[in-house]
Amino acid sequence: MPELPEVETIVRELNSAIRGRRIDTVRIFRADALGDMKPRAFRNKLVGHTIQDVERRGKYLIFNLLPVRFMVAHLRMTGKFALTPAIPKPMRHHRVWFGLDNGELLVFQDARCFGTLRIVDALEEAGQLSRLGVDPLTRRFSNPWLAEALGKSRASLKSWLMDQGKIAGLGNIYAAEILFAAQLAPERAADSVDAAEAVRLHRATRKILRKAISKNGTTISDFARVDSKQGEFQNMLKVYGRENEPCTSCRNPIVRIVQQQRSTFYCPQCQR
DNA sequence: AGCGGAACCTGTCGGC
DNA sequence: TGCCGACAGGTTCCGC
Repeated sequence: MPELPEVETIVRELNSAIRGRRIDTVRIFRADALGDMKPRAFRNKLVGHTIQDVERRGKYLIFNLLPVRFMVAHLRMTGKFALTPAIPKPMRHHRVWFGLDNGELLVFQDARCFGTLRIVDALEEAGQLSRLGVDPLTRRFSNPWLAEALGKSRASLKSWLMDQGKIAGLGNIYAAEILFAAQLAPERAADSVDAAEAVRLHRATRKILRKAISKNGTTISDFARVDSKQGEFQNMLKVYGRENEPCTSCRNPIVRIVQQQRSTFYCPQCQR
């Protein structure tokens, strides 16, 4: 489901809603997300801990707990966190209930069961995090860094942008929208991008992500915010999901191709 | 290095 | 209406 702007939206909403809440109960309805950890161990590691705050790294959510401990969550395609008043029975896709000390329930739900919840005592134990590249909203994501990093890879621009080990947080929707904004073709090799084009890509990345966050992300089929309101960025998509529709800039039809088994949408006229 | 393919599991939608 | 294949915003294997 979510890419960086959606995860950022969820993190912000969680912070305003559950910061300082203590986890009193944990109920597990389906344990797929827990990996090797047994449900009982998972529960015992959380109960009695207070949620200090929630942060984002790439597309991962990190719940910082006290006494010190971390729950590292990845929503994959369909994972969601929702906050509700206490309810008697789990809904269809509810996987884990976290009962909070104010009587509310933090619900982890996930139709496809791809999402993951890992508990570690130190973040270094969460190997996935150490493999993440630069977060595009931090100062490390600079023009010179981008130009140099692109020059070291012959991957297509689309794959390069989606490689979490390079830039952390972009997925299929935003990679497409960023390339359209930068007027670069998705099949272009990363190391074919010149200095001026790298500047365009850098600007476009920042611009699209900031805009999407300000719109609370993109709701297409199943992204839901914590409060179940929808994002608004889907109304601003220029190429994603718009095969055969006229390009907003040149009116020629948007084309869909497949790269790395994923759909890529772009305008062959505007993107070179 | 980087790509294609498959796998994880479920739901939805379009075509026949 | 029913069945079947394609597709879905992600990640991580494996093999070439």
